[in-house]
Amino acid sequence: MKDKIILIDGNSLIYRAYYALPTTLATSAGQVTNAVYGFTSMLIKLLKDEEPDVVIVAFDSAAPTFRHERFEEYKAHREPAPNELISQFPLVKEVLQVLNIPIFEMNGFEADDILATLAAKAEAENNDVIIVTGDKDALQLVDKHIKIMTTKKGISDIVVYDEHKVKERYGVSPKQFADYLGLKGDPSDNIPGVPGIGEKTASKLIHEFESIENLYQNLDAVESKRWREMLAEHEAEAKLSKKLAILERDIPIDVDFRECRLGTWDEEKIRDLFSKLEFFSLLGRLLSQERVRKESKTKSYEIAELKKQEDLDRLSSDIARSKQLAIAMSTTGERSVEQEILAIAFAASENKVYTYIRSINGLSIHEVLESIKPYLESKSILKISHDVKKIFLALWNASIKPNGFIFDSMIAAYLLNPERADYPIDELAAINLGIALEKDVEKKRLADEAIAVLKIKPKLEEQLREKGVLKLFEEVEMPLVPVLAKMEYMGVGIDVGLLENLSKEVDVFLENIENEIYSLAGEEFNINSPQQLGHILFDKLGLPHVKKTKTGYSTDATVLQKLALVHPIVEKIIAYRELAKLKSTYIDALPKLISPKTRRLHTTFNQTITATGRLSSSNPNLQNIPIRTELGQRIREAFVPSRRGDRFLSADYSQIELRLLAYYSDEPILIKAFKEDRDIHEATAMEVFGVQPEQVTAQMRRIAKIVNFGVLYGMSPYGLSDRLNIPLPEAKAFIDRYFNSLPRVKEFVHTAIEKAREKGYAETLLGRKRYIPELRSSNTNIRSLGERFAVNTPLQGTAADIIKLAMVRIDKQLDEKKLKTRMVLQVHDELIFEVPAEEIEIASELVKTVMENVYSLKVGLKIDISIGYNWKEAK
DNA sequence: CGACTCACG
DNA sequence: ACGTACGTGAGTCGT
Repeated sequence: MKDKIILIDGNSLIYRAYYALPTTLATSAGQVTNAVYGFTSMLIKLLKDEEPDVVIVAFDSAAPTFRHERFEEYKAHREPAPNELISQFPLVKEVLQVLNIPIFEMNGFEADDILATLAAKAEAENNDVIIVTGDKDALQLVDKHIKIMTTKKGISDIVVYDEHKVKERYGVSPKQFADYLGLKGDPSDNIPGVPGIGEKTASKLIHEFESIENLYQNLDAVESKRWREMLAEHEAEAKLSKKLAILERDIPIDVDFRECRLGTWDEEKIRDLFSKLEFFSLLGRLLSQERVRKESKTKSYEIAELKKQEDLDRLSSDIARSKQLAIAMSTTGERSVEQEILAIAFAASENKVYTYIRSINGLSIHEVLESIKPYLESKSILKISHDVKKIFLALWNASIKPNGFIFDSMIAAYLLNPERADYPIDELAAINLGIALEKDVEKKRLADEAIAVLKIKPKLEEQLREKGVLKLFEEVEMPLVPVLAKMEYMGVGIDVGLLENLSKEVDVFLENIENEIYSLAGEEFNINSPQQLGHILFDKLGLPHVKKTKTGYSTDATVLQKLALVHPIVEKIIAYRELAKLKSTYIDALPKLISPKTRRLHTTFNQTITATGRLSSSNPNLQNIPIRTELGQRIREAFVPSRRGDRFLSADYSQIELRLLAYYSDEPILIKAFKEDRDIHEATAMEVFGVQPEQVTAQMRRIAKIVNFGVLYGMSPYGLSDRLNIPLPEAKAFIDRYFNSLPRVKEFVHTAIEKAREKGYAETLLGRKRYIPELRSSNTNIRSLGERFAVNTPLQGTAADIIKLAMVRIDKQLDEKKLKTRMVLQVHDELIFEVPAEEIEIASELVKTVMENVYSLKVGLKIDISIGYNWKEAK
């Protein structure tokens, strides 16, 4: 029987992957995994796309090969592989082992020769062969039933060579390929070839003369005198090179391809290994393959469609009995307020799921929800889901007031490793349960998801407990979910008319500046294009270049600032940039995002994005509304409470991260300054410059401020010299001076790094963890990056913990006191409320008290509150 | 889709 | 020799 056989050159692929992918790909424990990742990813793709019957991977042997014996220069100039690559070979072999893919290695032979021999045998037995390698020498093996798959660049750009393709690309047949290499040489293997003869000439000569031997017998027939001489002079090299290039097709290997066929997989082992490597998405991809699905047992639960009242009754009694309910939902709608349920699945137990799809089932969604409303609203029925906030929003839209949602698997996964880009339930299910979720059929997909979250809860809970983040999960993150949902749902008011007028006003300014810029430049160009702008400034006007980017000249704000005095066009460009940015990003963009339903702006607060524990905001991002410039202020005027007469109340933590620095470092100077409620940057300046308060100049304070913030970010001399625009040695000296004045801060920086290195993660006051594999990198830059994470994360992360806790408590109190005040925005250290006039006093007091007392620090927490009719005034 | 730039804390 | 301040999201350009 004819099999499809894939033969892989392990060494070649691992090298490719290692150099194509960043070495920052590593496990939390610091093991670099980029090559294993790339290799495994490619392997999974092959299994899926090619559906082979047999896969075999060959590796080079550690011992010298016959090629070394014949030619001592062979591969002589090759750099030794870095340790970070070497350490990945055993891991790749582990991956192959758990997938039951045979590995071939032979003393004295290279992977290439093993592949050549296996390919020859396989073809002789009438099988189809694909050889996967990055090395070109393998092209000599191409035959009717043997193809070569190779990567062009990186690992994703793939070419498959058959006989025709080899001819087309190299101008010679596969059988002539060794001859071709013999002439051309192969620098990567240090095969000399004939000097002066490159790709083009080699191809031409072999095409004409068929082989190296024939070429030398008819050397006189070679047209070019130069080539004739070169060939004559290097005959020995050419012939040796050919020999080196020829792959051995009959090395002594015993193989029975039938015994090598892909077998069943031990999912448990695969899961363990992929967990160890932290290949979450790869595991998902692997387990969702058709091959696995075919072999896996049929679903172990029953699906019941909700079609009649009796079905609903049965569901109700199941919920009442089990007291728990997992929910999976698919929704439609752009914004939070517009979420509508398309389909829903309920699982009260692991062996039965009830599904409802709006467009199919007989009942209306309203009937379904009405029927189980009591359970959705009951605090004693424990609800479990993935992305609970979305469910809250959808249920509110359906007039249900959900309660008792105690477990969100998305948030649990985030707390277990906040560095990941996303937390798809498919991957969580693959990794924790070894289940592949259905992808295509919606009913089955949602049913699978409901079962998965139900089953996954105890597993994730256990991991949260082990890592010491269960309390944070239960007392901060989960209670925060409905608070955020409420803020999104409430939205914030926008005065559209004001923005429209502003837009026209800015247009006039922009047009004037544009024309001034064109006339100063002597031509029209796209000012928004950094490339074109760079051309004008540096090529045409000949301004000095300060900084470059990967692709050309940098034209960013710091560069323009430095050039402002050199040429009058620069200040115009600075002004243009500000206006154009604010207009396109805010003035014109915000009105478009207003919900037609509520006429308000509804952001999305993302709870699982940042590595430090902060929230993020998107669609629109309301955490980066301008404030610094005049025009920015005018944009803030357009943010207004939606109810006439209400005010905006803004409450922000004063210098929270520096207070946390004082707390963590226990530095008496900082603590004293904060306790006395002094200007912290001025106090720092006094200390560092050794002067009295009245002697602190604006300049000194400015510098102290930059350095204070520098510490929060894990300051380096380079960064500081850049920021302060002073030479490196001065920056170094200044840091020393700073640390001498505030020795405990120096100690804090040191301990923070040391602790993170020992534990493998940085930690906040409430126990939030961020893994920092960068600390174990052999690359200094990456390691330094890790050190800055280690310093910054406890500060930024603890500030995030604190304000989140405050939000939960404020929301609770507003609710208990039945106040109409509504929390609408959070901007990292600031909370914004819409407050009815009659509640101003009580709300201010409540907010301030909760925020200040939410966590007890030696230095205390200070809140600034201000109130106004719009966001600009409330500041 | 990546690079660049820039808005915020 | 090298060269980054920490954390985000969005608009624009150009391949």
